[in-house]
Amino acid sequence: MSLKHGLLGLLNYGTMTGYELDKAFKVSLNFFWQAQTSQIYRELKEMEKCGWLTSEIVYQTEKPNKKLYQLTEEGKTELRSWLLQDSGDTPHSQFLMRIFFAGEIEKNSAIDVLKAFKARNESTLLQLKGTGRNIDKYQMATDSNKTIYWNLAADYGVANAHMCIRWAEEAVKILESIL
Amino acid sequence: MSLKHGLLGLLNYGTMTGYELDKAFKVSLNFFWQAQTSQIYRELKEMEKCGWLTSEIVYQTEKPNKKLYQLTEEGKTELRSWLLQDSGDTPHSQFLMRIFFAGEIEKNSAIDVLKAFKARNESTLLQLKGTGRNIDKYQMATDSNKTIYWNLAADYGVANAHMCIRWAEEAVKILESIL
DNA sequence: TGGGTCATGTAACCTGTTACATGATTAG
DNA sequence: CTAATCATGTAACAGGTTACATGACCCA
Repeated sequence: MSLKHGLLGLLNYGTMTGYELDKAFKVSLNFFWQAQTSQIYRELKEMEKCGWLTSEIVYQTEKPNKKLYQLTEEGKTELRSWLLQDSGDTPHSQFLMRIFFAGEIEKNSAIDVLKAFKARNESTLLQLKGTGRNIDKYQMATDSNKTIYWNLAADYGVANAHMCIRWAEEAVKILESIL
Repeated sequence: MSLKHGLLGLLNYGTMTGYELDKAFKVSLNFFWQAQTSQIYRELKEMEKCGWLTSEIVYQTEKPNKKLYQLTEEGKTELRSWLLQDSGDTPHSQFLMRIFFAGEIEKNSAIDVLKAFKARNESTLLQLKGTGRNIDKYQMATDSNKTIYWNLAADYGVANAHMCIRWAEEAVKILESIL
C-alpha cells in the first residue's frame, strides 16, 4: 500500500501527470521501489476516487493531451499521517520511502522514526544471536553441508541488522547536527 | 514465485504435512520470508497439480487426518534449477532463500551464485556514487530540507551494498576454506 | 524508414494478506 | 473450564507483474 504514498510524496513537490510521475519515480525512488507504469496510472485513478487528488485535462495540439494531478488537503493529510506512523516495515523498502519524504514532517518526528527503526533492528539482532539460532534448535538435519548455508543466511541477517543500526545512528547524528 | 521453492526446499529434507511445513517455515525461513498458513495450503495444492509433489492421506484416530507431501523427481529438478538460476533478485529475500537451500547444489555453483551477487552489488554501488546521484540531477527542489533526506536514503543504499559485498566475500572465503 | 519521446491506458494473471470456519483432544 | 495443539482449508481482497494497444510527431 505504499506506491500510493510514494506518488503522494512526489505530487507534494508540485502538480504532475502520470507520465511525469512515472519518470520521476524511476530516477528517484526506483532504487528501493520499482513501480510499473501501468500500475501508476491505476493507482492515480483510485487515489482520485479517494479524494486525495484532483485532475485537470490539459489540451495540447502538437502532443497528446495530458492529465495533470494535484494533491488535495486530504491527500496532504494522508501523506503526513503515513510519514508519522511507524509500522515495523519489513522489508525496509517502505521505511526508506518514509525517510525519502521525511522533509515534510518535523525533524524531531523524523528522528523518532529513525530511533524506532534502530530499536527494531536491535531486537532482531538479539533474536538472531542471543537466543541462539532457531535453526540449531529445530535441527532438521545434522548434516554440516546444510548448516553451513543456514548459518550464512543467518549471518546475512546479523550483518544487515548491524548495518541498519549504524546507518540509523549516523542519520540521527546528521539530523541533530543541523538545526 | 518463491514460496513454492521454499516449500520444495523444506520437502527436500523429508515428507511433511502442510501443518508441519508451516511450522518449519516459521522457525527457519521466517526471518527473511513470511508465509501465511492459508497460502501454504494453496501453494501445495498447485504444486501437486504441477507434478512437483505427490500426497498421501494418513488416517489418524485420536487426531485429525493429515496429508503427507513428498517431492517427485520433477520437484527435485525444479528445485535444483531454481537454485542454480541467478536472476538478479531484488529485494534480497529471494536470494537469501537460494543460499539457505544451497546445500543441494555443488559448492562451486554456490560460490558462483555468491560472486554474481557481489558483482551486482558492486554495480549498484557505482550507480549510487560514481555517476552522481540522480537525485541531484533531477533536481526537483533545491530545498536543502528535502535533499538531506534524499541523501540519507541514498546513504542507506550505499551502506547496504557495502554490507552485501563484504558478506559475500566472507561467505566465499568460508566455502573455499572447507573442502 | 525506423526508432525515440510524448501520453494514455486495459486485461489477465500471480502472489500475498486478512478474516473466517471447523472440531476433536489434551494439559493446566 | 479454558486455552493450546493438531489439522485442514475457503473467500474476498489488495497489490504487483506482464503483455499488449494506440497514435502523432521528430530526428537521424
